[in-house]
Amino acid sequence: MSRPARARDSVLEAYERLLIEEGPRGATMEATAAAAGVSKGGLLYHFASKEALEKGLLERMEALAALDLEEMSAAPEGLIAAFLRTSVMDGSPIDRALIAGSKLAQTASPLATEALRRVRELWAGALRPHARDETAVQLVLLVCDGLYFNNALGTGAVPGPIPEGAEMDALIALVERAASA
Amino acid sequence: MSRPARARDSVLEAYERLLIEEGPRGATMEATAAAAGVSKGGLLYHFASKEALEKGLLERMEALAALDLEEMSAAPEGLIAAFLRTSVMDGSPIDRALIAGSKLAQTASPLATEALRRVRELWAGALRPHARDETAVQLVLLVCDGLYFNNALGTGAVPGPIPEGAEMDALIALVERAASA
DNA sequence: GTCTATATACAGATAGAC
DNA sequence: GTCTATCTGTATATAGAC
Repeated sequence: MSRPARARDSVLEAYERLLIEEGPRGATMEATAAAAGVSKGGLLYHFASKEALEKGLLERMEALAALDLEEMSAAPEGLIAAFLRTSVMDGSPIDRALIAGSKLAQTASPLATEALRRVRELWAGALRPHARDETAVQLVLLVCDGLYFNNALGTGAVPGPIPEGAEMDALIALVERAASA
Repeated sequence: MSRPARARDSVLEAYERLLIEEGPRGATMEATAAAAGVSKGGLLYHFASKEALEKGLLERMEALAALDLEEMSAAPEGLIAAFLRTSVMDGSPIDRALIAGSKLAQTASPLATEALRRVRELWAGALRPHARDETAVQLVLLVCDGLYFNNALGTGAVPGPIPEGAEMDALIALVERAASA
């Protein structure tokens, strides 16, 4: 990850937004360039191919995931609760990056699949000391995955069955009772 | 769902397989026709457009989901266990249909999103009498979603973190302790 | 009902001017 | 570093023969 120019960032942001809102199919290089306010040629100066563009997005996603984990580790509510709560899309950079990465993974992009797997392993390692056993770690991760999955589906369509407010608090309490060390 | 010709079914099966193995991007009409052993024109006789093809797949998915729910309701292990166990891809028709439908949903296809939501509501209704409260219903569904999500990602890539054998039994036991009525 | 041939559109990528 | 213009491949869809 080199120190990027300003345009590079706005291209990545536009690509991410298109992936989330229009899906992989709508997130073409031309549409991305237009959304970022540059020309197709301008985009291709920063990302020489579609694969390079994907790679840029995924690298950013992994960097944000590492940063986010640091923040969560400091949460007073505890790590398991922090994980579940931040699995619901609140528009934070890491949430958006993960949803975009998931969309990408559905195009059978091996790069995206591997990047997501690395993030998952980062999470599993962080959760392990807070969970009572390996099954409990998997339970927390699977519920997180489920929340992300529903977020990814819900975007742009009818409002989803994603828990909010008191519902979310109850879910966190239930998972903690079941999984907490 | 009209009574289809033989070729119609093999086209849907080929489309489903391509969605699972190659992703939405590889599941083109031409590739589908080739995989089904018909010509592009032959395919277009049965499905006049890509949208018609998607609709065919999704209708089949919803029909299979209803059938599968009937079978699960008769499972001696109980409905919650049956739900979790069959959320791991075992190559059954409904599993394959759901994974294909999820892939489709990632292309921002509103048809797919709505079909999946209907299936989820069918499930929620069936689980409700077996779960201790609404939060417990959501827990089971979210873990199922998480398992499906990982299945959908894992296909064609490195083997995923999907629980198997004893791991799966432990997960089922944990979820049942937490959610069972 | 299934085929071949073809029209239309657009994606990804290149070349080279500024 | 950003642009316009253009090439090439391929996806969806149509027309019409068999």
